[in-house]
Amino acid sequence: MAKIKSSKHSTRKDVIVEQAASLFREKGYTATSMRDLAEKVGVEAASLYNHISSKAEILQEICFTVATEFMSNIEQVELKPKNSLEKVEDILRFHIRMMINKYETVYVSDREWKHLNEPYLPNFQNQRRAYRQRFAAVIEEGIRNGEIKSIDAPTAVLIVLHAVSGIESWHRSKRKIPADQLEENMVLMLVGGLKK
Amino acid sequence: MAKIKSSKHSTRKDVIVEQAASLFREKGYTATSMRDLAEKVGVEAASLYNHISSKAEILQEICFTVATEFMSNIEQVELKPKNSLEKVEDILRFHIRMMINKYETVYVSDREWKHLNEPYLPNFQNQRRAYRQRFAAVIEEGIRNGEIKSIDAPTAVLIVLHAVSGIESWHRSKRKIPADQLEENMVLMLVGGLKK
DNA sequence: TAAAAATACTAACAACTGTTAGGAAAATAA
DNA sequence: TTATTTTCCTAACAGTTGTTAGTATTTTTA
Repeated sequence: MAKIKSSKHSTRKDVIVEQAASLFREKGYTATSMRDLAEKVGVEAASLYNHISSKAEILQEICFTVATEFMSNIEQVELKPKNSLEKVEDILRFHIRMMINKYETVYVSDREWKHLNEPYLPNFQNQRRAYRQRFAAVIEEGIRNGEIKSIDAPTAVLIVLHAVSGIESWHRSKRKIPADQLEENMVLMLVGGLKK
Repeated sequence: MAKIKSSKHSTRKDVIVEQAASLFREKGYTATSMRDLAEKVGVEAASLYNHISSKAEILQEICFTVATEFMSNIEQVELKPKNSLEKVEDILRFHIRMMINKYETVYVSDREWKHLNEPYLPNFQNQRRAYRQRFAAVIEEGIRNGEIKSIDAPTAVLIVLHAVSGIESWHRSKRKIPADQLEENMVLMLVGGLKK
């Protein structure tokens, strides 16, 4: 009967995780029931368990996929032959584009990770902390270089990361400015706020 | 028997709402059960209903108290004989201090309002939108004055508001810089990012 | 101290939660 | 086509949810 659609490049599991991300973003992880998800996917709740092992697993999938993507990006940026402020801008732009293009997953990873179970929760928190420290290190380098104004680097990281998450409001707003303008405005204000 | 503590200036209801805010902040509204709350308050779940009418009412209380506080602040700031950038700074500092001192309530209002019921949800959204528009108007005035760089005002508002919500990470972090330094750093970066 | 009001308790409800068992139907492989 | 594997279904489970009813106990008022 009603069968989950799947193409060559997205397994049934992928479809479930994607729809789950959409619901988790909209209602939150806890407020989303497996029956909600099943309905969205077009299937009975029990059928989901042929493709995933638990609700928790879906959240893990979302959070760690996103975390890995950000981590591998910052590693690449660190290696570039650019000065620090340019690196900061590159990282920032990556965040903005991720938040624009992979809105649901990135947002869920950011807001719902608290509901991860052991041992995934501490694991995720470690990755998160490590990422922020690397980001802060780039900023500190820029301060030493004299490119970036003297500022508490962890605070600057916190500002940038949270500011970007505001793109959620942009997505939900009726009259949106174009995505590329959003990006330029954010870079203008945030990089501008760091520049000496 | 075990009775809810209450002083002259905080009713039993206030105590419940305050503890609820703490739990909602920690675990989220949906993931917090009335039995969790009862335990924290030191009472059986049913007893809570002598003071509140529903779980939903607690969230309403939190969200609208905070919203009103911000709204009345911006009204005062608008009347001050200051230039636009100074007004922006005043509003920003108020947000920062609220987020530092009334952490739990402000954070919950910001993150959990989606779980408000009709007719409170649309009501809250309207207040929120109105607030942001007033904030944006101050920025636009500053752009016309030539005090603030040419930027999309709604985007700037979005950046500022979300950046401030990052103070949650500051609260949870082990080695915090002092609150006043946090404030100065945030102002330095965000107002700096707006200044022409 | 007695009466009234406020606050607590226990017990229970219906609805909903994530998940499993077992079997039917559909898709794929032989 | 037939055999096998994949996917779906219905039914049910044990636990949790917010909330109410009815009653006992404590606090406040008179």
